Amino acid sequence: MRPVQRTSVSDAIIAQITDLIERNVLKPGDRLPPERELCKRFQVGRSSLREALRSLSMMGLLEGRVGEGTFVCDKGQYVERALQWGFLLDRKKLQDLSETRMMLESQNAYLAAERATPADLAAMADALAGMAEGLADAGRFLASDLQFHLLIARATHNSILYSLLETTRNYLQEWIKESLAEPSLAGPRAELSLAQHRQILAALQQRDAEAARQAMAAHIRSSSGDLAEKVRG
Amino acid sequence: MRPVQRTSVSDAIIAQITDLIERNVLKPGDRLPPERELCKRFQVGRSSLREALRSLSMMGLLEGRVGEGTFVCDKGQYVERALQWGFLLDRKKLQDLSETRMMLESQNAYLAAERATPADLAAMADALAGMAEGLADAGRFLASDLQFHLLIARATHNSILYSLLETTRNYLQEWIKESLAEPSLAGPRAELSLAQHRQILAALQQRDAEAARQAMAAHIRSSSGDLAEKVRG
DNA sequence: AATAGCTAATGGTCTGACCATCGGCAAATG
DNA sequence: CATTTGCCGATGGTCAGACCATTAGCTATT
Repeated sequence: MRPVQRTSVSDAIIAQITDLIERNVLKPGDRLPPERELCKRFQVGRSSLREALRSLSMMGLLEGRVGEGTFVCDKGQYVERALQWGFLLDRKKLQDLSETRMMLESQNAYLAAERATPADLAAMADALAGMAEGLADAGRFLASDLQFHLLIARATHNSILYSLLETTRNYLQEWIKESLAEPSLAGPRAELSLAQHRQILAALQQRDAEAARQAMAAHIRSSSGDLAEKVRG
Repeated sequence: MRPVQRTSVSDAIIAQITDLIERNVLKPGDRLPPERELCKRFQVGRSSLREALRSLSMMGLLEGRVGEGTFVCDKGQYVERALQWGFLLDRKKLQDLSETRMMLESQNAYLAAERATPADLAAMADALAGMAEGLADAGRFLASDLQFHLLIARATHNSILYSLLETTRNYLQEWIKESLAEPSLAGPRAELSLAQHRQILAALQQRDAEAARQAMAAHIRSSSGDLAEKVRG
């Protein structure tokens, strides 16, 4: 004797639709039949069908638009979302998070030095110019700063690494903002930060991966110093 | 003017419940109030509530048992469910994930060399012994292999890095398993892998962080070589 | 030709009902 | 007294029908 297979209706629907997407019968951008018709085809109630569709949307496979229909997502962001959920559960440790960010940023710089396209580098230069113009405007400075780092991650052309850094930064952003808000240090720190960013970009432009990594690591270390103090305080 | 915030009822419920779990108000194993009472508390219909609960179950955060109630899962089961979507990875994503894993593993080895306790190292030695004993048993060999890598991640004493590597490995495990199943290469590859693991452990024991990183990087490179071939084929 | 208004289709939500299953309790049984 | 049996309420799972908000596309007015 063995435990009998207990299958739920929603799970069966999820399995079928997932299978269709996997076999490319349903291609990204395709529109599914209306819910009420799917109910007839699957021979199920609308509740069960909707629970299945909702779960698939949550996985990033489908997307429902009111008045239009339900569509297959073009790029499956399921892995990224899953990793983000993993993050969510033990995000309490700011120190661990900061360390993870350090690792991601420096390694991304390394990879970006090898892979950045001219367009990537140009965008970074733009962000750097934005930082320079925003020396007096903390909000704009911070925005350009963030953009610069994300552009580096984008230049790795690795969607997972980009997503991870994005998530990490999002969690740390509040503390970074507070740390930059210190009026006494704002001016000198911003200029130091700007200089470090220029150094990073220079390394990227020269395709010197190791230099890029080390420049980024030095930047994070110096800029997260008082971040660490803030945490302890 | 900017697009107005269009929030769905289910999403709001999902946000509230995930928040409760994050803040540890709802602990793993806890039982939620019955659905019909949750409807009253949230002031929503049961359809919307159930769609939210279903999505949370899909994420692995909740588990519904007929006749008993809905319970908060512990984090382990979350990863298992995420694994179910593993086969949806496309080529590019697999490549990115593999690269991310490479980065996590080597950097974890670096940190572990600095932080591993004697107990950590002893556990790794045990896992290594398990690999040696399992040279003829692919299943056991793979299990010990995985355990060794997770022990290294554990030895960083950084829960986020551990969690990330755990998730990454789980996604890749199916492919790793296939890759190891090649009968013609299984024997020599396993022995090579074992030797590389010994090298890594030696570096860790000597607290040589840079050597540990490079040994790990070399190991991943050589062991994921045919993984890459499999992806292209 | 452009715009405003109308209509049908669609996803989103709510309600009430019924079913299958589980836990616990009480009665029947030895 | 200990064990088993049968029953009952609670609960998640499913279904059917209804209403609402939004959207696209058509139509008639300007």
